[in-house]
Amino acid sequence: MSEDACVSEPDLSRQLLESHRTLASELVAGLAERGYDDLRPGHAAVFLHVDRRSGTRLTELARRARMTKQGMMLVVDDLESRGYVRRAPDPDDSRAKVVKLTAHGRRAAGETRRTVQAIETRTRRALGDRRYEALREALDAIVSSTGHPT
Amino acid sequence: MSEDACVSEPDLSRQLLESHRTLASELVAGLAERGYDDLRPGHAAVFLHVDRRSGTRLTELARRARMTKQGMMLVVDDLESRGYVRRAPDPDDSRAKVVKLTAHGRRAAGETRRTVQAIETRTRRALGDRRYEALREALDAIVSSTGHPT
DNA sequence: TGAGGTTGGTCAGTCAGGTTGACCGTCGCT
DNA sequence: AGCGACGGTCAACCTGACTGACCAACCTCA
Repeated sequence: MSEDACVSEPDLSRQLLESHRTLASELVAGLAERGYDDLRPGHAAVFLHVDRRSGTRLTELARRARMTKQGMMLVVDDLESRGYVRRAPDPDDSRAKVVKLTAHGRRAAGETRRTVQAIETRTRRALGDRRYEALREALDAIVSSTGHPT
Repeated sequence: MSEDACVSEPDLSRQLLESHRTLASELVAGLAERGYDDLRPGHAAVFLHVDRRSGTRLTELARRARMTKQGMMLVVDDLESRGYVRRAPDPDDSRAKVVKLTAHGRRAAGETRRTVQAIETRTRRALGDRRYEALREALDAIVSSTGHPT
């Protein structure tokens, strides 16, 4: 009994990863349609979390996006090299720098937010409110269960 | 209006990725507890899909795990180098090889399946049946919507 | 029976999205 | 003035893949 691998659906973890990748692909596709073909899903972490006017410190960005500052630095480096953001010295703290959107970056951030919003709205419609809310709650619960016991 | 990045919850794609990572970490932790500290989450793709007795071809494994044969090969290479599987020639087709579990691999596969099962059961309990089912359905819908229009 | 397309496996190169560890300089408190 | 905490950076590595090219064996059918 139960000798062979005849799983109708893959394991949950795999399904989560695939879902992530599906949405990530939709994001790059959406951004490419809007004229930004050099943006990767990871860039959204900055665009969704940076303060549009004042800019935001790297570590604060990392905290908001729930990743390490080193990880965030890679993303910011990349965006800077593409002209979407620049690093300005923080007048209040000479250790710190503030990541600010350039004009190009402000447009991209707007498109990114709209694209993300569009994807989530589309997903909500496809799933129905009930399942969408349950999905959100479930993911919240999974992440906070063992993820970061803050 | 809506000037700053004051998102209460991260975007859905990010949440999916984090959930995946949470469960993946639980898997490696569970396997380590059971004495397998050299197994990565990706290895589960083989253990969950290989036929325990007869073994399974690489391309078939890849198909079941929904990845490319090249990707699957990396995983199988790794498992082979650790002594969990071996490649045997397929008597029916001299192009093909069959990936078979070694005795060590059979034990590991059992533990992997049990660990995955335990994690999913624990998740189901934590979420409640309703949300768990909704989660599964939602992920299914997301993946099949744009993922692989078969 | 042999030409041509399909399939199984492999090699090489690349990518995304991070991680940990070490280090340096500045901040701020005592 | 001393010292730990914090902000940023560099380097190395990891996971989980992907695409493209290639070869040999297989299958079909004219």
